[in-house]
Amino acid sequence: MVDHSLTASKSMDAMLFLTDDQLLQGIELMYFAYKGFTSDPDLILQNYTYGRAHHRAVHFINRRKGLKVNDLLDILGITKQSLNRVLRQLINDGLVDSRVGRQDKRERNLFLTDDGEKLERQLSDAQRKRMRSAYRAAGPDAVMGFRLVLEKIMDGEMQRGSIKIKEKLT
Amino acid sequence: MVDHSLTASKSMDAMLFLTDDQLLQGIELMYFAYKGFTSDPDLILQNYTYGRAHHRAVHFINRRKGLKVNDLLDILGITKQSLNRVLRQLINDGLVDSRVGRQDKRERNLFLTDDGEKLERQLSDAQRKRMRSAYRAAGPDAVMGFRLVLEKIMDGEMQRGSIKIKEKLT
DNA sequence: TTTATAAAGTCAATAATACTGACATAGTTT
DNA sequence: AAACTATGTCAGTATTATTGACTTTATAAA
Repeated sequence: MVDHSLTASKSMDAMLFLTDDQLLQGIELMYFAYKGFTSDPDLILQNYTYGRAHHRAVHFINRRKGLKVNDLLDILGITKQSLNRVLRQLINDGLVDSRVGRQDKRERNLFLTDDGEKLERQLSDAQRKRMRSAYRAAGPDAVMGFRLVLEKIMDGEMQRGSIKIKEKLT
Repeated sequence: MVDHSLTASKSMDAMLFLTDDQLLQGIELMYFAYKGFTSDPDLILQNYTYGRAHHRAVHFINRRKGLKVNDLLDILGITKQSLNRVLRQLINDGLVDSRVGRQDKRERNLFLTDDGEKLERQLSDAQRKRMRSAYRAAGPDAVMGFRLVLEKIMDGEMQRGSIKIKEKLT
C-alpha cells in the first residue's frame, strides 16, 4: 500500500512530499476530491428548492440534535442573516423544528422533523456511499492517514463545533 | 499518533471506519479541512477585487502553462460565461496573457504575466505552508493514505485536467 | 428595579459565483 | 460555400454570502 522502498533512498523532505510540486499536487487533490465529495448531494438537492447551505444545516442539526442557533452559526462560520434565510425555509417547510430553550427561553434548540430526517438520510446515504467505497478501496492504514492529515490541515481553524468532533474522533 | 491497538480487536468494517458514525466523521473532517484549506488564500484575496474563482483560474494557468480556455473550463467544471467574467478581469488587469494559438488560431493559450505569477505565488505560499506543516505533523505514511483516500473519493469524477494530475502522482 | 447584555429574528442593500439562453466573430473542416 | 468549432459577450436569474440597522424577548448586573 505504502511504498517504503522510497524512504531510504530519498531525503526527508522528499519522503514527506514537501517539494513545492508535491504540495501543489496535494492542493489539487483536495480541490478535486472536495468537488467529488459534494457532487452526489448536489445532484439530489437539484430536485428540491434547496442548495448546499441547506444540506449543511440539515447535516449538523442531525449530528448535534438540539443544538442552538448560535452553535450552528459557529460551526458553519456564516452570519446569522445568511443562516436565517436557510433556517426559515427549512422550518416553514416542516423539515426543522425550532423549540424554545428549557432553561434559557431566549435560545432555540433545533431538531429535524421526520421529513427532515428523511432528506438528511437521502443526502447522507449518497455521501456515505462514496466515502465507504473510498475507504474500502484505500484500506485502513490509508484511512488513518487521511484523517490525520485532514485534522492537521484544519488545526487552529476550529471553533466550538469542531472541538466536539475531535473529541469523538479518537 | 495512530491507535493500532484497536484494529486487532474489532471487525473488518470497524477497522475500516465504515460505521455510519465514522463515515459521518470523515465527511465532517472533509468539510472542516476544506474550510481551513481555503481560508488563507481567502484572506489574501480580500485585499484585491478577486475571489476564489480567480484563485482557481490563476492556480491552473500556472500549473498548466499555455492551456486552452476549453481546458480550463473542463478542469473547473463551470460554464464559459462564468469563466469569462473572471478571465476578462485577470486579462484586463494584466495578470493573465491570452495568446492566439499557433496552429489553430481560434484557440487561446493562457499564461500568467509577471504580475500574475506574483499573485499566484502569494496565494500558493499561504496554501503550501499549511499543507507542508500538516504533512510534516502527520508523517509520510499518513500522507500516502491521505492522497490515496482523496484519489478514491474523486474517482469517476475526473475529467481531462485531473487525469494528468493522476499521472504525475505515482 | 432599572439598565445592560444576550439570543434570535428580520429588512434592505450589495457582492461573488454560478446558471441558462441567445448571439457574434473568427478560423477550420468538410 | 456550408457546417462546425473556439472564444467571447449580453441579458437575466439563482444561491449563498456579506454589512448595517433594528426589533423582540429574555436573562443578568448595577
